[in-house]
Order: sequence, then C-alpha cells, then structure tokens
Amino acid sequence: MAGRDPAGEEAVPVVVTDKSGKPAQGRRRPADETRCARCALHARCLPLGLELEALASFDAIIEHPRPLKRGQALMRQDQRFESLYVVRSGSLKQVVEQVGQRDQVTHFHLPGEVVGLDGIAESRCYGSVVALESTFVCELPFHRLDDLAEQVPALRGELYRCMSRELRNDQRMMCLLSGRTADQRLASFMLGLSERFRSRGCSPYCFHLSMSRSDIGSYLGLALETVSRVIARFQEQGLVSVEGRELCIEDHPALVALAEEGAGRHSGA
Amino acid sequence: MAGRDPAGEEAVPVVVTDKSGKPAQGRRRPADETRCARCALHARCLPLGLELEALASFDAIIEHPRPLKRGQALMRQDQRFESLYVVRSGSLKQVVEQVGQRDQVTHFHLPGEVVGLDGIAESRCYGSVVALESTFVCELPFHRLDDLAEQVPALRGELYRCMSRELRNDQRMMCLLSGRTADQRLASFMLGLSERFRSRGCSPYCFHLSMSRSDIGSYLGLALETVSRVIARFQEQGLVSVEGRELCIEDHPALVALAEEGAGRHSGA
DNA sequence: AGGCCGGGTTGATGCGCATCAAGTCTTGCC
DNA sequence: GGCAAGACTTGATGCGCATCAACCCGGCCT
Repeated sequence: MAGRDPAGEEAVPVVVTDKSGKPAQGRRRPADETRCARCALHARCLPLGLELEALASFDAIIEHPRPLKRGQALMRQDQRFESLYVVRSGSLKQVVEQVGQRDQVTHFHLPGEVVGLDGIAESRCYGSVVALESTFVCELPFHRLDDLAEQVPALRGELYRCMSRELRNDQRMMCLLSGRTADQRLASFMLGLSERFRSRGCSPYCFHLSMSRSDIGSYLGLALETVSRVIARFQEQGLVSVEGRELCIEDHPALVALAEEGAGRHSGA
Repeated sequence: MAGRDPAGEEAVPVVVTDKSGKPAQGRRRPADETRCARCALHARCLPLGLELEALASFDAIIEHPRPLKRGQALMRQDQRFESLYVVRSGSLKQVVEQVGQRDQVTHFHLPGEVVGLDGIAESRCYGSVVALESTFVCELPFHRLDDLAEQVPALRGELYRCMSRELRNDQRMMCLLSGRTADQRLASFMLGLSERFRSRGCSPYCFHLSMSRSDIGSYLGLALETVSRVIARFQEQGLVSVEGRELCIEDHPALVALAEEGAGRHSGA
C-alpha cells in the first residue's frame, strides 16, 4: 500500500473547534474575527510590515477561513494550484506520494507559515497537505496576491523572503538528512520545533507534538521504531521528558551540543 | 579539517576560456556578446517570456559578466547578499560549511540556472558557491531586479516560478536523501543530470561530470568510496559506461526503473 | 627526472539503523 | 460493553554502507 492517510478526507464539514477552544458553531466566522489586524499572528505572517492601507487590501483578498478536521486534506498532490494558504491555528503535514514507495513527509506547517509556495512553478500542488489536528487556514488566491504585490513593494519583498526562507530551511533539512545520525536528527528536530514555538510566543520547553512517530520518522528519514527508541533513550539520559505526544525539553544545552556535534556520519573530523 | 576547497580562490583573473573554447582574451567581453537576446540560453533563463522592450531593460541591469577559474568562489558563506547570478557557461557547486562537520554540497548549478535565491531572506549568502571549471556568470543586482519586477509582471512571475521550482527540486532531494538506497540515489543523480543537459540541447546520454566523486558523495549523502563502487557496479551491469569523468548512459530505461523502484529503505512495499 | 598531492579504485571490517515480530495501550465504532 | 484498528514500545536479527587502509594514476612543482 502506497496508501492514503487512513483518516477521512471527505468534504469539509462546518462545525469545528479551534485550538483555543472557541467553537465556531456551524456558521462562517464573522468577518471581524478574520481581520489580519486582529490576528494574533499578525507580526509573524505574510503581511508583515504592511502599512495600514495595504493591510486592508491584503485583508480583502483573503477567502473565508477554512476549517479542517484532523486528517482532512487542504490540498491534494497534483491538484491544480490556485492559492497559497496561511495556517491560522492548528498544524498540517505535507506529504509527497511517490509511485511504489512509502509516502514521504516533507514539511510540518505551524501557525503563521505559508503553505503551497512549491506549487507556483507548475501550477500544480507538489504534495498533499493534511491537517494533523483541528486547523484553520486563510486562503490567498495567488493571482490576486500577485496583483497586490505589484502595487505594494513591501508585500513583494515579504513574498520573496518567505520563499527564500523556505529554500534555506529545505537546504538545512538536506544537510540533516545527508550527514547526521538518528540522534542528531531527532535533537535537531526537537530544537527546531522548540524554536518555532518560541517565536510564536508559546513555551519552547514544553509543547505538544501533533504528528505521529511515523510522521516524524518519515520526515527525518528514519524508521518509526528508531524514532521511538531514540526518544526513549533521550529520556533515560535526562535530555527530555515525554509522555505520549507531550514533550518537555529538560536539558536544552545538551540537546544543542548533540545536534551540532561534529561526529556525524562521514564527518571526517 | 572542515577546510576550504583546496584550489585557489583569490582575486579574479582576467584571461579565461569559456566552455565552447572561445577565448575571452584578457579584455572585458564586448557588450554585444553579453546581450541576452544573443545568448544561447535565452530560452531557458530568467528573462524567459519578456517582451523585447522589457528584455532590453533586463539586459541593462546585468553587471559585467564575471569569469571564474576552477576552484574560485563566486560567493562565500555568510557574505552579504547583493545579487543573484545566472550561470552563462561552466558549472558551480554550492557548499554549506557547518561548524565541526564535513562540508556539504547542496547544489550543482548548470548554465541558465539562477544562483543565490536562498540569500534573499536574510540578506546573507547561505553557502559558498565555487566554480567547478572555467565559468561565466551574469550578475543581477537584486534591488534593481526587484525594481524592474515591479513594472514587468512577466518577470515577477518568472522570479516566483524560479524560486518555486527550486523549492520543488529541494524537496525531491529531501525525498531522495531520506528514503533511497545508494544505487537509487546515483541512478537519480545521473538521470537528473541527463535531463538537465537534454533541456539545454546537450546530449542526454554522454556528458562530462565536472564534479569529483567526493562532491557527488557529499551531495547524495554517501561516502565517496560508495559512489565509486556503485558507479563501478553500474558499469559491470551495463547501465552506464564511465571513463574518469566522462559518463555515458547505456541503458536509460533500466536506470529509470532502478531509480523508481519501490524497494528503497523503509519502503513498506 | 623525481617527488608530492589530490583524485580515484578496491578490499576488509564493523556499526547504525532497518526490518521483522510481539505485545501493550488508547481510541473510535457497532 | 466489546471489538478492531491504530499508535507506540521493545526485542532480535541482518544488511547496507561508513570507515579504515592500501594502492594506482596523472598532474604539477622543483
């Protein structure tokens, strides 16, 4: 089976509870709640640095926020590319399905991150993107975004920067996959998440893993059993404490040291 | 040694021979030769699809082509980002140097490809870029490019597409590094090069590898000995024939089959 | 000509992690 | 409530590839 994610991926339902527990109660969320200016992610999102006027224009092109249940697909591989999305709450994974091979998780997307940039080149979604929990996304039709970018240099710059940042991240990932041991991959992964939570104002030390061990393994190029074992060992060593999907980093410096350690595979040093 | 490339990387010399063998003879190349409209890569380069007028504007922002000798750095890691570059002839490798670890080759750049996109986000070059042979590049100061992009939607689109394409490539690379055996990596690598040469009008079956086995190993996350061994085995199996750095693909379908084979690591299938 | 050095090949050995296999716990569903 | 399926853990085994080591070859320097 080069199979689908087992959880359902059918038509979008309407009742949903977002992460903060506020029920959306079966109606479209009132426009006001969706305003960028009111959004907690405002400072970390695409419209970063826009003037008030430009921000209003930006706001205007956002399509109604879409609620997704765990396991639902925001987009499917090879589907036509129309829009970028920004995660508003929750989280998603991007999965590339290859013929006759295991599916491969290529990204996890957290609030404030842009999804779909890799679809622009060929007007086609490169992978499927699936919610890991109840999730809201803002939809940005790409042609309208581009129109706006023509008039607003700051937005253009932010778009470039956004894509460039992702290039850098992917390259970092390539380095990780190419040269490091299982321990180092896990350590980097945890630190990466920690950093991303921190920059969103969440605790960098204790957080919830919305993805399964299997997802982590796929992402890091490891067998899920290895992920499980390494996490267990980290816990024995007092680096972290884990209960199910709750992770606490207990010895941050040691994790950093481990992640940066020279003695990876073919380290030569 | 987390060392530098051993070959010299000093000040730029002037005498250079480009790949086609035409000597540049110690002078700046006359403006005419550098015109995009005259460039053989015209159809595969960034100004793809520009109107004549826009093309002229694009032309105007290109800085004098820079000749690089084998081993010379086009840019150095962490250096300030100012410009994008397009390879005009020759080839380069991008290398990320990490503290206490082996250098990691993240990209090979062929003619027509854009170098430096990953530097935009932080106005800093993410890796060093070093010529693998005598190489010419066109320099595009980024702020001028962005100014022009404001007025020319087609250029803006091409820039997006270019970055997006690279995102896709990097992700493909992540899949390769994460889930595939040494044989599959080499097969994919060869096929990838083949395809890139083909789309440039060069022979997709016989071509020159400008990079060392060690570079290939670094790029593919393998030890150089493994690269050497796998290539030898491919040759025994009649998949390719190799003499030094000259590579001929003898059995393209078999290589494709190998590269796509379901039986990678943790393939599950 | 002689020596050095980087690039490449080939062989022997060992380790890291994938794989196979059980078994537990949680969660959703009839 | 009871069953089934998925998520996770833990153990045993084996293979793929890194590593170490020796060697060849051609180019460059003196």
